[in-house]
Amino acid sequence: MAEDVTLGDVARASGVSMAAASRALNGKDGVRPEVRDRVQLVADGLGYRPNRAAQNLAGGRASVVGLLLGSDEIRLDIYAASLLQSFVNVADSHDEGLMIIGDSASPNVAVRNLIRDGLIDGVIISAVALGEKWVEELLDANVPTVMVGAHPRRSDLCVVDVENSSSSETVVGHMLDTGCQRVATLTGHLSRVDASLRLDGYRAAHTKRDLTIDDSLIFEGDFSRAAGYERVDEILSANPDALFCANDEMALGVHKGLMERGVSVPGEISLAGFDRTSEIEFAGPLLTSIGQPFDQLATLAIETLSALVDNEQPPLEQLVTPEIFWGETTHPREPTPMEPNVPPDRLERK
Amino acid sequence: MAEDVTLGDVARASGVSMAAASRALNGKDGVRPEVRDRVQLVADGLGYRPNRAAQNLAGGRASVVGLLLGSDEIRLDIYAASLLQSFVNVADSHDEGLMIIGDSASPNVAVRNLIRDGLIDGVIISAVALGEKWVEELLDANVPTVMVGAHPRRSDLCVVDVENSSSSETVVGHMLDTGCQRVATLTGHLSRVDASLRLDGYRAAHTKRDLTIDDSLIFEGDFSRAAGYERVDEILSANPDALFCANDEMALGVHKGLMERGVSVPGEISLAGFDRTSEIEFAGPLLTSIGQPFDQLATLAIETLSALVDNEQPPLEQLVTPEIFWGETTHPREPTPMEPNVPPDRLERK
DNA sequence: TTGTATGCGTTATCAA
DNA sequence: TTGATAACGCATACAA
Repeated sequence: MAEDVTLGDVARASGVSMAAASRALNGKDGVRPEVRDRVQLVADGLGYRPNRAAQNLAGGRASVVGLLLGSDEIRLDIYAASLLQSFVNVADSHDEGLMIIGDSASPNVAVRNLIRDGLIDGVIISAVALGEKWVEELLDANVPTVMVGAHPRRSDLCVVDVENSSSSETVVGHMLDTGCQRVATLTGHLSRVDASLRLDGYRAAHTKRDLTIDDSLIFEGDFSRAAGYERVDEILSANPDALFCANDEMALGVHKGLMERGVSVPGEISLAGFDRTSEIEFAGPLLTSIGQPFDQLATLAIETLSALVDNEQPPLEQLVTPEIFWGETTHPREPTPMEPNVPPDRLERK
Repeated sequence: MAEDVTLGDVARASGVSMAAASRALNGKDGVRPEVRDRVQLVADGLGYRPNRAAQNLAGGRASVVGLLLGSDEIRLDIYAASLLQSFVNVADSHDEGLMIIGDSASPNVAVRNLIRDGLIDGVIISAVALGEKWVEELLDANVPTVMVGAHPRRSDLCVVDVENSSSSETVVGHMLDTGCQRVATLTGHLSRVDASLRLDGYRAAHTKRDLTIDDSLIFEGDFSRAAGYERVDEILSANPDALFCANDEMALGVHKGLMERGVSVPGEISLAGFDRTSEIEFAGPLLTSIGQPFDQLATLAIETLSALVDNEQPPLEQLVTPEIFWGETTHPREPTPMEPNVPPDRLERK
């Protein structure tokens, strides 16, 4: 293992003071470009890496972000696992550490401690964790925070999210435009912002076409596969010819139920979901779905948190536009050259 | 947010020097019990928390462990996700930070940097990541390392694992003892130690009953659900009346294939898996399976790594005994009062 | 534009 | 058993 080379070594080798070297390396001004380049070169040559603990202690930052996903979501929730995976990759490429924060006895204390201990600079909280009561307390602790997915009540928090409403509107609109007369929707818990926004999109697709909304076609679910499966009969009794589910999990549950009942998709019922997580599933249907831009969300979240830590004023809300995958569970659409379909890109299994 | 109280504050309030306070709090000797107690009390009262960055800088440890799971496993591999979940919980209760290390451009460099940066004390590597070529380089870098699941060639590394062989033997033995004449097995990649140990158990169950082993009943798979599904015909052509799969994923794949062919389980074929991860699955079979003791593995791994960092000599190999869940895919067994079945404990979906 | 000096919070070394 | 004091590696106010 290479010996540790310190800032002092770099400074000496460059023939400047530590202060100058520090400024040069950190992009602060007050240093001649020529010197800056030289120091940078020497540092690279020596393989210099700043000691984060020292940086942190000296008033800098920890360069580590905390990620809060909820108690058991990593294992149970494909969305959470996918998001985490993206955070792992993005954090790495941003040279940030990523610390996963779990659901301890008193996690709000845990997080505050992490901050005070100087281990992390701030936290990124996924909306899937918002059920946890302690998250609420945490939000008052004044730690730099970025939400992935909006918080139902706190509008003062920076939030990064996918364009829930308009993308849902596009998909539902497509159903309506391809001959479906009775488009139903199975929502998430409507206490969640994303769930309610996706329902808004469903509604907007109708109103913009001067169609009245039949409330008996709206079913409130809970984002779980079981919810989809168990409510198939109830949904069928409303006699729909299309169903927009607020996530893929529910769509898969519904699909299973429909298959068991011999209902053809999309022949008798068109089906679409959200998240595009179902492709991990083995041998499932090629579900039409709105693809969560996980990498973009993670990138935005990390960069926003970074700005927050630096006392900048990042935008309160940043939405990213998802790509819609038109699968085989909805009627085909006219492909336009400007807006080609996203290729299946079915995941390889190891 | 409570003001940061430093060691100096504690020392002053206790009427001792910082040095004494430090010793007292760290359990070093050379301090009167009476003083130790007083300092401890004062520290608690003030809500003192040591600054990890400072501790680290002063030659202590980072109190953060790195976890290496491979490039895309969190999202794709239920085993990896479950393990991660346990690590999150265990790390928290051990007051250790948990940093997830991803698959960057040059991850071996990344990890070494993390160590040099003072961000982590060592790494825990899951065997699922061992496919990655760079892990090999990393292992030579002399960073404190604990493996979860053995490494095929490096016997010098501390390893924590489940009892693969004997538990497999028990399950296969049960199949043989409940009337099965031709017990087949679908293994993992036999380059992996756990896969080959589970096969050893399969063999041992036979030899201990003076049964010859029919190699045509042994199929090498790759731990993927697809492998199970796709090889159903091949397996069936060997005419087995039982199948032991080296993990639940493959077992689920096989089960799906068997259902499609109208083969009854366990009527015509008994089926068992390993890991007990299938219960997350919605509406799958109650698969007989060997339950990975995820929490115990995580606990052992973290404590072993901690010992390693402290220059102690933890045991090179630590095996934990799994609990076997006898589901509905194998023939019933005589329940003995001494060894009751593990209750189903089917997971709730949110 | 540069260098000097100080401090961040802790542990470790050494006298006392 | 204690308590000054010197590291640890870096950033920054301040002086030059």
